[in-house]
Amino acid sequence: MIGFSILAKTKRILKWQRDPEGMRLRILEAAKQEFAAHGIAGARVDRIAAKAGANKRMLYYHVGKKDELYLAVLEGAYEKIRVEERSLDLEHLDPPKAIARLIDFTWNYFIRNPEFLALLNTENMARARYLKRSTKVKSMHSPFVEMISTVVKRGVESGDFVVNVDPIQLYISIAALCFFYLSNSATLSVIFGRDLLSEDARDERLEHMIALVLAALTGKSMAVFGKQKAPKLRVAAHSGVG
Amino acid sequence: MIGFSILAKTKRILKWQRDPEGMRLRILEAAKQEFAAHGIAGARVDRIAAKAGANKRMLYYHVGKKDELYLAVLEGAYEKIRVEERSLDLEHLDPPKAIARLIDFTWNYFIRNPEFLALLNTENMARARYLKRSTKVKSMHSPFVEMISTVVKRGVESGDFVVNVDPIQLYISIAALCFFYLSNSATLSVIFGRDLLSEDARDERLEHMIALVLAALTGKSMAVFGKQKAPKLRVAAHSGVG
DNA sequence: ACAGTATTTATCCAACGGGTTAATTAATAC
DNA sequence: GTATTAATTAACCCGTTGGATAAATACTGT
Repeated sequence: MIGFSILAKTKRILKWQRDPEGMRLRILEAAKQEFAAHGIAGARVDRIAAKAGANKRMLYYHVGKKDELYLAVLEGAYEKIRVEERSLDLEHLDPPKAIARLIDFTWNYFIRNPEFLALLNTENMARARYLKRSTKVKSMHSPFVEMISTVVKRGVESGDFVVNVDPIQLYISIAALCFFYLSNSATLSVIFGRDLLSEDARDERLEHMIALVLAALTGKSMAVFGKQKAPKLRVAAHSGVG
Repeated sequence: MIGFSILAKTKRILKWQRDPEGMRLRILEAAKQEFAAHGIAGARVDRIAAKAGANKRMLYYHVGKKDELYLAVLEGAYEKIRVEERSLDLEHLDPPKAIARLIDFTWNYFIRNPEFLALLNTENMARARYLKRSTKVKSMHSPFVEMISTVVKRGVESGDFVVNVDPIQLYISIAALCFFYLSNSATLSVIFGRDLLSEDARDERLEHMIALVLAALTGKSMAVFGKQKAPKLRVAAHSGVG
């Protein structure tokens, strides 16, 4: 690496330095951006190299060919979200708050990691061909299903929840509400003729989703939902805003 | 066109016939399949030609270059769903039934037209670059927002609905619940280790979605939702099953 | 200081893929 | 029947792109 665009005469200074781990990380990061932005077929190996400040040969040396690069990126993406998911503690919250927090986390994670959405879409267009091949990802179970399961159980027992929903269905539904809105915001914004990613629009959406799910679970709906803008009920957004 | 793989000696029979309109349709259909399966960058012009039983030159003659081919496909896809949407009559149904029917339609349309989902994903990966360019699509408004608006109004007046939800948010949420499940079924199936597209799984999902939304709107949730399999409540599936 | 290895650079190339050009043939009009 | 136009075929062009090969340079241990 080391992009000395300024020519330094001294041989000593011109010389590049070694940094295998750093290089590998930069390559994977660049690849993530590239695959997320262009999909597998649209991704360009040369662009990845350029973005990583590396020579193209480095990709093959440190990771592998295009396929393998993509798989590494995909696995990294799953790894990352699983780690963050595990850090979410819903046990000590009362059931409605726990669900709200779950939605809030999912929403903000997606907002903070738009490449993750793109990668999932790409992988689904490939009919999960790479995911199937990856024992690594298959072994990384999301803790959310289990978390939801216990929260729902507690909610039913305490009388907070009036229904006994299948945790997997609920998990998918929450992901769906967040994912679709963000993943399809480009086309939806055109169709509706307004910016769905503005701060206000996003706040409104989060409110709507929480109200919708909680209303369904508790039976007690807050009179009007999704329309007005109440004071932000930021339910413990996660650390970084990256 | 006319793929005589069998060699017919007679000159008369060997000769190709003209069929501009048919050719154009076959090209667009082939292109739809190709773009849906591989995205824009992954699509191969030669494959489209082959699938259409045409010469590559025909694509350029009848439609245009790759870009234009894609845009034509996208516009066709929107046109098609808008037409079907308009054929849906929710006016004479009582509000809960109307919402259920709306969900049912959306769900089944997506199942019958998987390419539509793929095209939308592709277009969103392109940040709606083509949609923005298309005055055609932008002029084709979905009647659903208006329909939902009146249904919700009626529901609130009749007392069926206890909340006054923003119709656009509800529209997006319903689309989200259906879209995400189907669009991401490949990866979700791997993650959960079971086939989410089996007949049973699909029925279960439809039930869950309807129960979820209606519970939120009416405040009256059916005791257990999403878990058991009640007798199919097929709410007037649309004609073809694609 | 030097040998050996790990990392990085500098070129190269064969296949692919989108798009074009020119020739051929069917329908249509006269 | 013949000229004209519309549709279709066949062949080619050329920039792009993934991947490979070989050479150079920085570290490491001795």
